[in-house]
Amino acid sequence: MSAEGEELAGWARMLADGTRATVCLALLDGRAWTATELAKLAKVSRPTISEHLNLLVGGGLLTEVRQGRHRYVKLAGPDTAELIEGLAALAPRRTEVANSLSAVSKRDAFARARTCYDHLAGKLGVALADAMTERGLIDWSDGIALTPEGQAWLENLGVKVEVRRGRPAVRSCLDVTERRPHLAGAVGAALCSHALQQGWVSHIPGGRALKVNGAVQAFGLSSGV
Amino acid sequence: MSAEGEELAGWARMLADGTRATVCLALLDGRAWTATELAKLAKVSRPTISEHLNLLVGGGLLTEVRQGRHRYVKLAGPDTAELIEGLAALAPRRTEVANSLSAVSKRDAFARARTCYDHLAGKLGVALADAMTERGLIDWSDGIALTPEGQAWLENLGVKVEVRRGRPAVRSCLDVTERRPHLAGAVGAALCSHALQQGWVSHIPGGRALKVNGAVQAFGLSSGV
DNA sequence: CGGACGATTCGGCGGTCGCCTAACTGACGC
DNA sequence: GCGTCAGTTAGGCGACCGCCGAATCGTCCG
Repeated sequence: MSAEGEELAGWARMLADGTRATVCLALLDGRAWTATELAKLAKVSRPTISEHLNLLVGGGLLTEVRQGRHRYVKLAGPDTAELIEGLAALAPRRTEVANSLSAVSKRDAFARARTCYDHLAGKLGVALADAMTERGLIDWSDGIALTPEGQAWLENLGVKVEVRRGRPAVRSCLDVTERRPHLAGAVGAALCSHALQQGWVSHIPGGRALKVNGAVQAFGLSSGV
Repeated sequence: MSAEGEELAGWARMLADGTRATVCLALLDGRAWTATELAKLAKVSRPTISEHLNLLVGGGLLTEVRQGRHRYVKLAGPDTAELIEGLAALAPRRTEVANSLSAVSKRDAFARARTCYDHLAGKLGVALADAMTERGLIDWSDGIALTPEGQAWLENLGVKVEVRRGRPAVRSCLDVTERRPHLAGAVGAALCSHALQQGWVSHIPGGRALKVNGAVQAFGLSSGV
């Protein structure tokens, strides 16, 4: 049992509990949650969630902001989000059975459009990536890359991409419901926040699902969704 | 505690033990190991390693081949290798103190050149990536991509890149010792196996370290290492 | 001030998990 | 056939871990 192994195991251990994993998946929406919200979501007591959050924050997977009597936690950054996505994508495909009307509509909304940490996913996200590919804005021939046309399109749209060291401009992310790639990375994040800002999509309370108001059409791309 | 959370936790749990993590890190060399070799490496008994391997194979992280009285295991594929790399790269930087002469030379060899699953890493890997960048063979402006010059260079060198669905041609991988990216993906793997085949580098028994015989010069790139 | 509320600390219970030794199975080779 | 060697099964021990209820701390607000 090597020192490196012990370190790796330490990181994995943070996600190796059902409650903590549930918390991290919820946090994939990119927002900050309070401890009580997470306790309710994960169906455990407040003391229990408190300990889990201590562990996750202490381990560097989450960061926290204390405001008055509230404790807000969120994922530490894009890299940790990608890690969780990566692990979740590897997991065997779940074949969940929706057993009520509300569950069905909830699942459908989730499949139609949602956020994936800080970018767009679901049918919407995949359709957007497809439309961009068709228009020659992104190029998949060697990995994935933004073309000069893509850069011009972004500028024209008024989307400001926040370039941060160590984060690729474009990255493909396997869509959990569609099983096909959608657009992540700095450009994916910029497009998502732009769409939210412009009101093209909006959060449906209580989850990662999004309400769609035009969306792909609003981006000036012809493909329907 | 959601069903998705339980699934994610299940995967993480496989790496959440020091012994299993050590095994997976060793398997990052891309080769197949026997159970007894791994038991010795991880400093546990054979029955113990046997159970761990059952768990890892059953979970789909490893695959096994039975030959006579031997059980060979290796990582299931590039995606699982990338996952482990990703987690390991996130781990806090270790500041290991080498406390013997042999440990020092071992560490130095490891830092100089080694394999990272199926591609080249260490000073050599980073230098190769740098040289390729300088020569315009790969382009980093948007993520990472192989340029037309790069494709021509590979053909000229006689390197056959095995294209497999779902695996990017080029991928950057953060070097653990250098803290700078080196080249992974299908091209990275092809270059590594080519170099081994041509005898430009060779395995030093007992680890992932490589003996260098020319290397970057052999690739026809001017930059020294 | 005093009640309400979010969050934390403490103590303890119960289940899981990693490890070992001892004994067994099955393949190899003289 | 008979040691030898790789790997497995069985049983049991001890540590760790996730969980909770009860009590406490600190902030907010009427």
